[in-house]
Amino acid sequence: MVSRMAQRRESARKSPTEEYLQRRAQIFDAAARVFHTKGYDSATLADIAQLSGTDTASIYYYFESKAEIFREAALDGFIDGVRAVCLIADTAISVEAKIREILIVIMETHEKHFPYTYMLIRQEVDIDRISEGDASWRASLTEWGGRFYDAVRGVVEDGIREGSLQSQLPPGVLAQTIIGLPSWTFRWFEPASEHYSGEQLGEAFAELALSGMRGPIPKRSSDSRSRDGKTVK
Amino acid sequence: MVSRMAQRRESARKSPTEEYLQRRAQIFDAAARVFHTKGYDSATLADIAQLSGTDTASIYYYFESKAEIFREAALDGFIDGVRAVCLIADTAISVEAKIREILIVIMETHEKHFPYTYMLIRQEVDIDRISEGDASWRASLTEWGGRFYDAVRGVVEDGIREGSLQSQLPPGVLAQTIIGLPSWTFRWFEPASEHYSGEQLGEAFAELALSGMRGPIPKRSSDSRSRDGKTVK
DNA sequence: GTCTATATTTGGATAGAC
DNA sequence: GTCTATCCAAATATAGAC
Repeated sequence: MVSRMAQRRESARKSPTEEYLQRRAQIFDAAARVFHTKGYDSATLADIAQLSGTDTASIYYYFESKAEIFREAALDGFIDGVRAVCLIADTAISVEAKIREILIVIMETHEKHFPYTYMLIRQEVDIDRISEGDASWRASLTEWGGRFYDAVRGVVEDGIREGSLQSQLPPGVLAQTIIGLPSWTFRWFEPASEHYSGEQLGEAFAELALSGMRGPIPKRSSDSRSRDGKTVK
Repeated sequence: MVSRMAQRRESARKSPTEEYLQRRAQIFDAAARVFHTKGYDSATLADIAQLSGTDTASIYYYFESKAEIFREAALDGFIDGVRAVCLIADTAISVEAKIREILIVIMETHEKHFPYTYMLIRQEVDIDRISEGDASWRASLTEWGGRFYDAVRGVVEDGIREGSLQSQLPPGVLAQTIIGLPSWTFRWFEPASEHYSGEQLGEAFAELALSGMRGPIPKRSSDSRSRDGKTVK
């Protein structure tokens, strides 16, 4: 019982060489791309191995399981984004400005950490299964997820309280809806598009959420089906 | 080679009894719920069997595979919703009214066909894999999906052309964003909630998308970080 | 029509040579 | 460090008794 893979993996991890870290990052990156496009379950180690130019067995020199690759890949970008959002929520600017900046920074995060943050969004529903025995990872994700939601919800509640925001939705649902705007981009966003940047998208989402997309030209039709009395402009 | 399952399945399907259809519907419903909560991949036939009070083998008397259950479950509600959306898009009402009615009818569809439409939304990215050999199913889904997207996009383009809608986003992206509003509810929506109905949510989404959530009270802070010249109100 | 027992397949994971 | 040859578990699917 000498040359066990787990042992070699551990010793390599303790004193990492330059090549080790580089190769590891390669696998990492390949995995994130596969997870993003195929989803965690249909992504196979064979896919990841192929994309990073190696074989499934060699992956185990760097990682102890498929789930561990995912877990390790998921956290960094996500935490980075949450930190930025919380920072904005705690700044002394107007609620509207906070909403705007938050949406922008979220989209910038998705762009900067592509496809890592999307990979996580796609799989968020399956966290329990993916966390396996790793309770501390699970806890950490829950904590950061909570901070994110609480920050957005807090801003929304402030706005409703002071009257700068208005909605028929309960605050929690409104917060979810705001979060949904950038989150849903995981279905179609591609970095380095010529049609939009992350920042532009965030800005446009903010404009939509704050002012809506109703144009300045008054409608000539009576719009009799409008179900409430409110009319902005 | 007499009593093959496939044969019995086929003959039962040809002349269905009342109990047959009823039992089939039960399995169907159980499957949809499991697919919605766990996702297609982690949903096992054992889960479905347990929830419908039978065993995995018996399921094969009614369905030929797990994928077939999904495929058959996915289409009805989705098509129902798309039809309703297209109908609204072709009505002679204002663009704004169309947006409003479309968002409402989408949420009503999710409510009415819960959890079938959500089950599909969650798995939409994996359609290729799930369709397996069933090209006609695949084609049908693509066609209805295309109709849905085209209808929404068409309304958006009309609005932009006539000036009743305004956005920094390209029309396709704006359409995606509108669609995202109700779609994202698959993460948290529960029918028969005391806080909201499907109709109310759709109405609120429309209000958000058209007028935004900015309240009537003018902000006292300067909001110096606003990145564009536009200021509504 | 239902169910127990079992076959089959897929893919994650390991052993051990090199 | 890498790779071939396996192992093994889980889950889909089938056989065949009842």
